[in-house]
Amino acid sequence: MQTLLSNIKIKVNEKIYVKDPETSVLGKKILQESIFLIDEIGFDTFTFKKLGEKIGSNESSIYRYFENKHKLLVYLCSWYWSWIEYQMVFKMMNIDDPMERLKRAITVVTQKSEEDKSIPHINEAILNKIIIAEFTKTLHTKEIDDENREGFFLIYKSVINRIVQLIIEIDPNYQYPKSLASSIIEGALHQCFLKDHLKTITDCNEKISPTDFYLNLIHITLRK
Amino acid sequence: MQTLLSNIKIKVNEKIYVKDPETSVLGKKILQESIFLIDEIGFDTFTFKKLGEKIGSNESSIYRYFENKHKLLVYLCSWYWSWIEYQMVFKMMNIDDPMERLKRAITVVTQKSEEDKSIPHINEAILNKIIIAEFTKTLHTKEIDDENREGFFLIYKSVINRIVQLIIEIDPNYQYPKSLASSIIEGALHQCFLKDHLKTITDCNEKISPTDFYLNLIHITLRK
DNA sequence: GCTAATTGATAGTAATACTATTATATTTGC
DNA sequence: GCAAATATAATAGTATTACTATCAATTAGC
Repeated sequence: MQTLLSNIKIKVNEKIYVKDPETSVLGKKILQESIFLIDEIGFDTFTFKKLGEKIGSNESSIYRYFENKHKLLVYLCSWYWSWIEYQMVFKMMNIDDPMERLKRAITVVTQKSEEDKSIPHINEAILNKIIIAEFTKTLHTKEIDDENREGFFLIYKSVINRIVQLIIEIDPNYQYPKSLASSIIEGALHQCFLKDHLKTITDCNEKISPTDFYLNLIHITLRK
Repeated sequence: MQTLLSNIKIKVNEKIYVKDPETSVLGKKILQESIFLIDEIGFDTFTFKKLGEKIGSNESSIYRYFENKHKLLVYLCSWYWSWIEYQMVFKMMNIDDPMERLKRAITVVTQKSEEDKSIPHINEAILNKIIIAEFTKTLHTKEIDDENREGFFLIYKSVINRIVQLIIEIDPNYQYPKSLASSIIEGALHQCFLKDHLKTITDCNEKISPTDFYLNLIHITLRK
């Protein structure tokens, strides 16, 4: 992927971490290696002890950055959605036609991510795999309402709201813009998951992508 | 809900359990109380020890029915989808028009479940809440491919395939029947979740239901 | 070069996720 | 109605998880 801006730093809600991992070498190492380790062994069996061993660092040092592994996952997801939003904005820049803008936005959120070499400690392609496999777990907890109140999911909701605005602009009479937008984003991740694991209940494969399915869906749904 | 048949027993894949919980009093108690306890404290903090205390039984006795709590959840979900399939078949019976059949099928899978008094040890309304909150966790594990091969998700896939068949019958030229069907089922659960926890990114509320959204969506998508 | 902050090492606790063993009920088969 | 078979309960034990606390060693900032 080509670099868009060389010195951006993606900001994540301060309440998610104890100490900002972007401010130190160890912090960045935690981000970088946790992505590889979660992808490798899955979030359920991932522990700070295993991560500590992998980065040659102490378990207790990791606790100084994140309260627990759930918060670390929330951080990674929040970072991801922020990065997606940033790409959406760039891809839509200078495009006036709202349908074309929507198509570009949907393409960004439904497509496989490529690595952005300008951010060396985050492998976006693997992070994308983690989002497909694990993002849903950040929402499905008993703490969802508290965490939502704290603003943990603001960026995710902001990405959805950008799509909502485009849908409204294209068809102000369409009755379900929010549900359509949120179901596209969640559904795109789900179709990617099915493509890899439950192939019989999706049309997506090497030739047909979730992007194709959703571009077709919005075309049909919002045609006048 | 009215009783459809008085002596049905919903069959669940034998590989999911160690001993069939439907064959004993304790087994049924495990099913009954696990539904209440998972709803109450959430699947993540649910343990067999806590369940044992709740039913006045020993932790080790529960292990004789289920290898671990994940398998118990898979069992409950499998039971749920089987029950949904059974209701779908009944609601579509003697209806010939494929669009009307599809509407009824979608209504069954997207609607809140009511309690079926004929099955006393399963509270379907609460089980429905568990499915909304926890079903996704049965799929998102590192063991998904093995468990899929073992047939753990056959009933879920069968429910989706019934919808796929109806879509194909209505519009044989529609290119993405499987993706549409799987995204409706997953999406309906997701919209229910958003309605309760992330209200700003859904149109669903007390007046508008996920059923309304999805009936509208298939109407638009499959109109000729 | 001194001080403050960060990290590492070690230890410890309570809970989780089991397994194994043995004792005690309960059921069933005849 | 009794013995045998089966199911359940009680207890104990292990390895791992998910932390917290303390203190020593290292590094960074000025």
